[in-house]
Amino acid sequence: MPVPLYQAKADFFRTLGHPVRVRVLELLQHGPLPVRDLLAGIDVEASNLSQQLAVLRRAGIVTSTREGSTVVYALSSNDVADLLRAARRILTDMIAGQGELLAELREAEHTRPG
Amino acid sequence: MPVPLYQAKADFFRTLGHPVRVRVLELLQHGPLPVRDLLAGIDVEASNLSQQLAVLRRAGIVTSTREGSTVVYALSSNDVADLLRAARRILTDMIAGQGELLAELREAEHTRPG
DNA sequence: GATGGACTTGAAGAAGTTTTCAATTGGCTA
DNA sequence: TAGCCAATTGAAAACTTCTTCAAGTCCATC
Repeated sequence: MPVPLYQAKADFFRTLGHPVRVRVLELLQHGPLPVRDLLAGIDVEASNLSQQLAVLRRAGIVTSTREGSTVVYALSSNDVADLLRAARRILTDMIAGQGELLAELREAEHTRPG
Repeated sequence: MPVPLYQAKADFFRTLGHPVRVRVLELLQHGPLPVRDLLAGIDVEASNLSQQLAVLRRAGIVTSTREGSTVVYALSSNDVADLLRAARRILTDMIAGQGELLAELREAEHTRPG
């Protein structure tokens, strides 16, 4: 019996639910990078980054290969970029929606009932 | 100063990172539903479902409207369906990748080096 | 205005995640 | 092979989220 798909999805989303991990995936969208470069692009301690990379590796979302004395990370699936794009669209929508709500509220101040 | 986008994305993914919440979004993909119907489609206590619905509401991912004595939930953005589709693609890829890995391992048993 | 059904809330303990730091591994070069 | 740099690991403390249960609100109907 396989893990139900909604459970697998939940685990997957939970894995993405950390700012450092999202940042790593954004940086890897354009191609593989050594840890050194990830470290340069994210404001975090090396050991903390390693912990977060381990979470992504265990989930199978990224792969790592040693090249001499450095380690290079890459996305396991190119679809990760699609997912991040979809997330951006939703967040943009939601923020726009909040903007409208705010505008309505402001308007209500001028046209209050009573 | 806005919340950085990667932080907003992480919060958003964390919000999706629970099996009941994923199931709710899947059920709402085809249109709004009353709590009663969500409850019928998810194996969870009413009060637990309410807690999870509250998480989705606070995050702005769903909206609720009271209709008489029942409460109806709906997705705030239609893009949520795209996101779930992208997640399904990635998971399918990853499982297929694992299948290949497994096949390679099995093959290695027959052609072992030495 | 009392009763019942539908849903939500508050709060407390259990369970899980994150951060941090010291210790460790692997590879390169003197 | 000693020393160094890059990255990882293990473990404990701090923090967050999840589950559960009792109590609460809101509406409809009697």
